[in-house]
Amino acid sequence: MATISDVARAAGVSPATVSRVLNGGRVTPERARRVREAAAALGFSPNRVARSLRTRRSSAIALLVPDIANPFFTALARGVEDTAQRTGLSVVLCNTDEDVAKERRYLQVAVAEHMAGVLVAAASRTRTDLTEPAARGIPVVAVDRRPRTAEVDAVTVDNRHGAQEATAHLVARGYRRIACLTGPAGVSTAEDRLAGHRAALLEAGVREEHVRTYTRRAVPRVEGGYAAMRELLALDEPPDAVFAAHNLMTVGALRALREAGAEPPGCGVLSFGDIPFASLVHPSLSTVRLPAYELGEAAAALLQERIAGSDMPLRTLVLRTTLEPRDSTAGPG
Amino acid sequence: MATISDVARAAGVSPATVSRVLNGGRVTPERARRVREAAAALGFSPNRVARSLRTRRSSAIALLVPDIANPFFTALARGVEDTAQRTGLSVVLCNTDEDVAKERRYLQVAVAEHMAGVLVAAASRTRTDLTEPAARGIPVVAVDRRPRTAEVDAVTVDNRHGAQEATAHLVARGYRRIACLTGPAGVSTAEDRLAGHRAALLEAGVREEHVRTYTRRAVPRVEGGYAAMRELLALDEPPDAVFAAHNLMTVGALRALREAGAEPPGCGVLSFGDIPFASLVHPSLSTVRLPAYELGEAAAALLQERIAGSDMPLRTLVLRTTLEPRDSTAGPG
DNA sequence: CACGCCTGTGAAACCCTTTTCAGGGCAACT
DNA sequence: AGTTGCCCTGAAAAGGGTTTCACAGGCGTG
Repeated sequence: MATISDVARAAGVSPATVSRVLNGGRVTPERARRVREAAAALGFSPNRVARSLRTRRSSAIALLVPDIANPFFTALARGVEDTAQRTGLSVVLCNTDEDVAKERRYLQVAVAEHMAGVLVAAASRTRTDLTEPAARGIPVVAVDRRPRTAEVDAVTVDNRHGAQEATAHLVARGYRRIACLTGPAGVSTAEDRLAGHRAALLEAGVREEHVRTYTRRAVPRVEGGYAAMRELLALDEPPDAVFAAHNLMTVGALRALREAGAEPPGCGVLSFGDIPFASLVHPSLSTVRLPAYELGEAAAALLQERIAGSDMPLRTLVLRTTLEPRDSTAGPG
Repeated sequence: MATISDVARAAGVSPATVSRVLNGGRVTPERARRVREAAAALGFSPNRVARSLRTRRSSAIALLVPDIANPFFTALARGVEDTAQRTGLSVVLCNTDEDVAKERRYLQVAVAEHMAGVLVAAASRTRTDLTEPAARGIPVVAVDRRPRTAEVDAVTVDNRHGAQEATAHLVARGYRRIACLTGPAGVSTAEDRLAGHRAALLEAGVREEHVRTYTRRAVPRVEGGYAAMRELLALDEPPDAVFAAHNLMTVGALRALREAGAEPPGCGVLSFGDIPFASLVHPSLSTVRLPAYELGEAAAALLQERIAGSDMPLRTLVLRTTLEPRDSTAGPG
C-alpha cells in the first residue's frame, strides 16, 4: 500500500504538498499535476484511519435502529445509505433491539471511534441518553422517534395527524367501536399516534371512557399485536374496527381476526405503516403510508450539514403521511 | 476525552504499562490495580482510531449485500450483527444493489479503512473481484453466493438439494407442467436452484425440452417474477405449478396468477425462501425455508476465526434448507 | 530603495495508541 | 562472587496522514 510519502518522493515534493493537492490547498498547477500523476501511477488512496486520527473525525456515521427486521427501518436505512454514500460517508448499522443498554453500548463505540455523526431512532423517549456524543462534539440527528433528554435535530413524521386522519376515516366508513393497538408508553411515536386516534374519536363525540376501553398497549411486534387483539375480541362488545398503530402489530392483529372469523372489512383494519407485500393480503389492506426512505434521506442530509459545520439553530423536520384507503376498511356489515 | 497518557499520569506509570494492563501484558498486580482505578476514575476508553492505526487493523467488518430490502438479507445481517457484536466488532452495512461497480467501491473503502474483514454476498459470480482485499491481507468470507474469482471461505445453503426437494414435492402432489422462475445466469444461487429443479424433473421422467419450455430467467425482483409469470401464463399450455427460486419473484408470480384467476393450489406455488408474513397469504404458502440468520451467524464466526489469525485450509460450510409444505401446493384440480 | 505583505513550500509537530528495545533488579545457578 | 536468565518497566519509535509555523521569494507601495 503506497503512502503519502511514497507519492511525495515520486513527485519530488513534500508530503505536505501532496496532502494539499488532495484536500484542496493552494499549490501551483505544475506541481499539482506531478502529484496527481504520481498518485495515479502508484494507485495511492489515503489511509482513512490515519486521516481520522489526525483530523479527529472519521468518515463513518452510525445509524441506530430498534429493529432492522422491520421493513420500515430497512427502507429508512436505504435512504440514509444512498444519501451518505453520495458524499463518501460509510454507514455503520446498529440494531438496538429496543434495548436501551445495547443502544448505550453502541453510542459509546461511536464516541470511541470518533464517528462523524450519529443517526438514532431512539429505543426510549425518556431513557435514551444522547448527551454523551453531543457533548463530545459529535452531531446527532434523531430520526422517526425523538428522545426528550437531549437537544438535537430531528426528522419525524406527523404521527398525530396521520393517526387522526386514519381514525377519522374509520369513523366516516361507519365503524362504531374503533379500537387502537399501540406501542408501549414512553415511545414517542406510540404516544403521538394514540393522541391522534383519541382526538379523532373525541371529535366524533365518543366518550373518553369508551376510547380507553378499546385501547391496548403492547410490545411492537407481531406477537404483541396478536395478544392484544385477542384481548379485545374477548370483550363483551368486541370492536368492529381496529387502528393498528404499528405495522408489525397489524400482522398479529390480522392473524387474531382470522382465527376468530372476524375478517375485514366486516371488522375494519387500518395499519399505520406499510406491511411488505401488503398487496398480497386479502382483502387489500388500508394503510397510512410512511415516507420511510425519505425520512432516511432527510435525516442523512441534515446530519451531513452538521458534520460540515453548520451551526444553524436546531431544526425539526416533520414529514407528512398519506392515507391509502383500500378494501379492509370498506365498512361494516 | 481522557487519553492513555492521562491515565498513566494519574496512576504514576508509563503509557506503555497502561496499554499492557488493558491488553493483557505482564504487569505486577499492584500496578495493574492502580491503573484500573485511574482508568475507571477518568472514564477512559481507548481511542479506537489510534489503535487501528497502530495495529493496522480496525474493529469493523464490512457486510456487502445486494439488496437490504429483501428480508432474507436483513435476517442474515442480524445474524452477522449479533455475532460480531459479541466480540466487539462493528458491522458496516453496504448495500450493493446488485451493482458490481458499487460493490467495487465499497471494497475499496474496506481496504482504505483497514477493516478487519469483509463478508460479501456477491453481486456477480464472475465479475465480483475479491482479490484486492484478499491480497491486502483482509480476510474475506463469501456468504450465500460464492464468486468464482477468488479463493475464499464460504458459507452457503444447499440450493441444489433444496430445489430438487421442492420440485420433487410438486411432482408428488400431482402437478404435471411445472415451471421454474429463476434469477439471471451468472448468479450462483440461481444456477444451482435451476439445476436442482431440472434434476428432479428429469428423475421424474420429464424431457429436457419440456423443462426448458417452462423455465424463465428474470431479474430477482417482484416485477421480474410478475413479468416472467405472465409470459408463462400466455403459453398454449400454461404451467399448472411454479417453483419460484427467489422469494421476491414469488410475490410477483402470485400477483400475476391472481390477475389471471389461476390461484393456488389449482396452480401450485412453491417459494424458495420465506416471504415475510407469508402466514397472511391465502392459501398459506409452501416454502423452502432458508436459514438466513444462521447463515449470517456462521459466516461471522468463520470470519472472526480468520481475523484472529486462523490459517486453516479454506472451508465451505453448507447449510441445509427445509421444505415446509403448506396449502399452496395441495394439488391440482 | 526599503519595507511590508502575500503566496507557496517543506520541516516538524501532532493525533493516540501499540510495540520494540534496552536496561534495571532479582533469583538461580556455576 | 560472578554469570546467566528472566521479568517488569519506561523511553522512544512507529503507524500515516494533516496542520502549524517559519521561511523564501516575488510583488506592490511609500
